[in-house]
Amino acid sequence: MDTIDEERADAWFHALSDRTRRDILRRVMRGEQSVSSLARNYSMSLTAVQKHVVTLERAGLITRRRSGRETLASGQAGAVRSAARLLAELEDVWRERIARIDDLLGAEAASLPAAPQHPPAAQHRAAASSPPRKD
Amino acid sequence: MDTIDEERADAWFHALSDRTRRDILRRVMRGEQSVSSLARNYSMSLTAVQKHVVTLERAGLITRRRSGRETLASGQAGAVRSAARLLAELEDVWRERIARIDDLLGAEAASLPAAPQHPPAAQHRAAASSPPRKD
DNA sequence: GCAACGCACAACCATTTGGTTGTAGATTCC
DNA sequence: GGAATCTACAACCAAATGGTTGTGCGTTGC
Repeated sequence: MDTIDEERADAWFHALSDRTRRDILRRVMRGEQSVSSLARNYSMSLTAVQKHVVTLERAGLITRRRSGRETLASGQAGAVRSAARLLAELEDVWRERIARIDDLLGAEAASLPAAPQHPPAAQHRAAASSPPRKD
Repeated sequence: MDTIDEERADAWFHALSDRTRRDILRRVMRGEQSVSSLARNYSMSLTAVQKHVVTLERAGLITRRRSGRETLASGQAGAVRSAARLLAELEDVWRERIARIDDLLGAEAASLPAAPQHPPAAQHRAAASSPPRKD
C-alpha cells in the first residue's frame, strides 16, 4: 500500500526532525540505553525524554524492551537505512534528469552552458535552459 | 558550528516530514515546475502549495527563481544527498557497534573500558533487523 | 486598456507538538 | 517492610503547523 509507505515516511522524518530525538537515536545506535540514562544528557524533564523515545519507537526507528524497572532502547538500523534509501532514490531521480538533459544535448543543438553534471561539486541545475513558456 | 548543522538538519527533516512536500520535491527533482503547475496535482489551495514550496526552499532542498509571472522551483540534489548522508552516518555508527561487539565476543568480554554505560555485554539481536554488514 | 493569470502575503483557525507538573505502579536496595 | 529508583500516563499550556480566505501587484494575452 502506497499510503502506508507514506505514513511510515511521515513518521520517520517527523521523528528525525527534532534534534533531541536525533541525538537520542545516535546514542541508542551505539548500544542500549535506559530512558533515565538518556535523560541525564539533556536539560529537560525525564517525561519529555520518555516522550521522545516513544515517538522514535512509533516511527520504528528504535525498539524498547523492559528489563526490571528500566526500559532499554536500542536503534533499528534497518529503518534508518530505509529512510536513507528513500532520499537516495530522490537523488537517483535527479541523476536520471541530468542524463536526459545530456541526451538532449547530445542529440540536438545546445544553448546550455557546458556544465559538468555530477555529484562532485555543488548544485548546478542547468537552469539556463529557461524554457520559452508562453501560454 | 555544530548548532548550525543541527538547525539545517531540523529544517531538512521537518520539510521532508510532510508527504505533500515530499511529492513536490520528487516532481521538481525531475525538472523545474511553476508553483501553479505543482498545485494542480493536489486538492488544496494554491496558497497552501506555495507555502510548502517556501518551506522546501528555506530548508535548502529546492531553489526558486522568478520567470515572468511565474516562479519556477527545482530540486537541490546536493542538499538531498547531505540529508541522506546524515542517515548513512547513523548506520555507520551502528556498524561500528556491531564490530565492537564482535571484537568483544572474540576476545572474551570482561570489562568495558570504552563503554560508559551499564548495558552489560549487550546482546545483539541485531541480525533480526538487517544484514550485519561488518566491513 | 483591461481581463485573466501567477504569485506573495496577511489574517485567521483547528490541530499538533514539545514541553511542564503531578500521580501512580513496579522493581530494586537496605 | 520501607525507601529510593525507573517508568508510564494524564492533564495542562504556549508555540508551531497546515490549512483556509481575502487582498494586492506584476505579467501576459487579447
